Amino acid sequence: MKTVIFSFDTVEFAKALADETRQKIMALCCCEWVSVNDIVDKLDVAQPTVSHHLKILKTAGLVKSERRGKQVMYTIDQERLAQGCCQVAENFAPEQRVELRVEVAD
Amino acid sequence: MKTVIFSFDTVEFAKALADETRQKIMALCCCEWVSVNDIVDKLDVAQPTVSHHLKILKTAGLVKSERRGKQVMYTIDQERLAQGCCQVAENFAPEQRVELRVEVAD
DNA sequence: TTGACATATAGATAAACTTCGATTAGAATA
DNA sequence: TATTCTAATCGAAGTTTATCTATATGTCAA
Repeated sequence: MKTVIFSFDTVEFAKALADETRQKIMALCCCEWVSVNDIVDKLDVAQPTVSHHLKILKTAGLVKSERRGKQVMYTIDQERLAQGCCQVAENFAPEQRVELRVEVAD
Repeated sequence: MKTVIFSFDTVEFAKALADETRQKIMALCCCEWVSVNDIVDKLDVAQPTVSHHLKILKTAGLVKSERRGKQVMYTIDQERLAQGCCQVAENFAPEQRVELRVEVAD
């Protein structure tokens, strides 16, 4: 019997990652919450384009969002992203040992 | 000072992964060497399509190839694939600890 | 409730991508 | 060398994707 801890569509995962603008957006909302306008200000793309990319990232589970007043804040779902990376490695490089190390209480 | 052990274009990496047919091909040539025809026989796609995808995977460094007589054999470059996964995790989920464990002689 | 601000959606266009059939190129064999 | 087998390249068709402008939706403040 095999216990599956998380399930991941690795094609959708890779497609979400597979765009330069999206990776720039991800870099901006990594480790902090940023608004859509924050991203628009820092990248040379129109606001609807940013919203479009955020939707793709959200659907793929790579970012989380939260409304704060008028703004909607986004940040990377790092746990899920790390799981996706591990799953890809497990699927296609099982002889390598890519692992997600987790802190465990005593 | 920061020592970079390997460099990786994570956009090219993700793009190479971002197709269902390519992931099927990768699953087939994971842990073994397979010819182009082996892949064509197992998937429902034409031979030129398989060659096309193999070229993309090769360019991205995700597969290695080797001619054996009339055939060209392909297999996944697992080390490079694992490195790509780790790099993506490092870039976008630095607070998680995705690591490539390596065996070291005493 | 009206106006201003922030974000999402709709629709259009252009570029990129996947796929195929036809053909070419490379390698072994008769 | 001619033939056969295997894989790569070419060119076209259809689909998907990224991007924009215009517009709609949602939220707060006056």
